Amino acid sequence: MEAEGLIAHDVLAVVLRMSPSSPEVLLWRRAREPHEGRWALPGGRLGATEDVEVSVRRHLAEKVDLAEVAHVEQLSVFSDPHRGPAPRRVATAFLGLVPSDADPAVPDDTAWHPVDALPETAFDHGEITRVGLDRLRAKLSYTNIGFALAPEVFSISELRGLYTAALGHRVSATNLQRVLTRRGVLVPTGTTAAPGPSGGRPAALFRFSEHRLRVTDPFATLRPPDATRDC
Amino acid sequence: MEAEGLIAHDVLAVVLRMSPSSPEVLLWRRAREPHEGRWALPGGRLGATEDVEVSVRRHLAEKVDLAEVAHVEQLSVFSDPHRGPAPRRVATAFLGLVPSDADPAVPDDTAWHPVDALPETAFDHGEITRVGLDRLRAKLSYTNIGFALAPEVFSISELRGLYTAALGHRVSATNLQRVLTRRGVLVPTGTTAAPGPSGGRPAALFRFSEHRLRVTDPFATLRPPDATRDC
DNA sequence: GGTGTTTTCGACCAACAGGCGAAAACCTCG
DNA sequence: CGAGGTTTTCGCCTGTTGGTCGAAAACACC
Repeated sequence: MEAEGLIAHDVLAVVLRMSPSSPEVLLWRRAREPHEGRWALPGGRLGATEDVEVSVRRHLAEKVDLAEVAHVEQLSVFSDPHRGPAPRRVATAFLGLVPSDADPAVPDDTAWHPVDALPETAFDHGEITRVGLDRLRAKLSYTNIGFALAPEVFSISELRGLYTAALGHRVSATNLQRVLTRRGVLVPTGTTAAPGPSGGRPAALFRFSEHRLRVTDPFATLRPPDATRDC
Repeated sequence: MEAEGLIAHDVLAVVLRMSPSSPEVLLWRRAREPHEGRWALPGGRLGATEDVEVSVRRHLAEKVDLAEVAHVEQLSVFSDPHRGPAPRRVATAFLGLVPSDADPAVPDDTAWHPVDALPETAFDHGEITRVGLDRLRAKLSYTNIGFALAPEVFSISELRGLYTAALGHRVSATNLQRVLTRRGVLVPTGTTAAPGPSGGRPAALFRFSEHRLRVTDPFATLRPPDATRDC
């Protein structure tokens, strides 16, 4: 039992990346008990002088180059007393996103796994991964979070592929471009990409106007009356 | 310093209720150091055999009748090492909502305070309250969370008052009714209320179709293609 | 029955998302 | 150099939603 109610606090990160066809999560293979050999999310103990946001970045840096992680946000607390073998652990989970063009070096024990075919995971890490993907899917529709999945510059087709992989259903390129440009999150660079090997019209290249999460509020109904589009 | 990284974990609850004109939060006056005399959110230590959801309900029950709290959801983790005097504390904050017609009995040290005129609060509880109100405001526009603010049955005018108080700006009764009924969250009871003392047409009474939180998804853009309105 | 008050409902308008097909811009091959 | 194939882009149409306004409905009081 925990002395005087003191509890070990962990931080965990669901780091997602869109492979051409499906989302992948970064997992590492545990070398020690408990759950030796199972795959686990990056993370570790909360340190005495750091908050959870700082802590998760510190632990993440051991598994992946932090510069490649374009966005990190808090997900939820997992505290079921039976979420793992004793001693009891409470974890604050985060969502991290890596752009599709980044292929950061990872340690030998670490690898990307498609989220729809997860191996046996340690603790409740499979469930936590699911929560992370759900959060990403929700935010794709009402925020500019796509910036964290896409390369610096990209064509609409590439972006459509990323959205399709993340959402798990077809996405119309026409509609995607229109929605994102109307919200002002997408800006044309003026340049075009070289056509593919089988020809075709060269694709115009775009970039995200902002690389920090912003809610593109038309999702907010029941707006204030006059409303000259405040944020 | 925490032995071996073990840390005290607290749960806190931002319990909100809409007074006729403005949102109020439930606070209690601390009788002991630290921060003796300041106003604090309900909460306390996470127990050894409970998860945070169970724990926050247990602590909440000491300050207010749990049957009156219509909705509870996790907000965020607050873990700044300097969020309060030593020893270090990490807190999982929750949002709780009490319907406007409920006036639960509270202990002598506990009272409702308008959130736009908070007294001096303990720790970072003022900031946490702000986060709770922001969450409520966001969810009012794309969920049925109003059920947790309203009485069992109510008129559109009453509901408009609640939304106005929560959002801090005028809300059109016409639009409110249309949006909520179209989403299927509002259903007419068939009954009408007695007119007020100064006359007027008697108001039709409504109830929420569901008393559990549900996302009323038209907020989700980039829907699946065929989409015969799944949930 | 008239006046005042409150609620309700219909109509209009603007913004937005989704879909379709034609046109544009490129390739390769004959 | 023109024809056919490929990919992207753009314009148009449609249905839905949110916001607003004003008229009509339903009541109390005088």
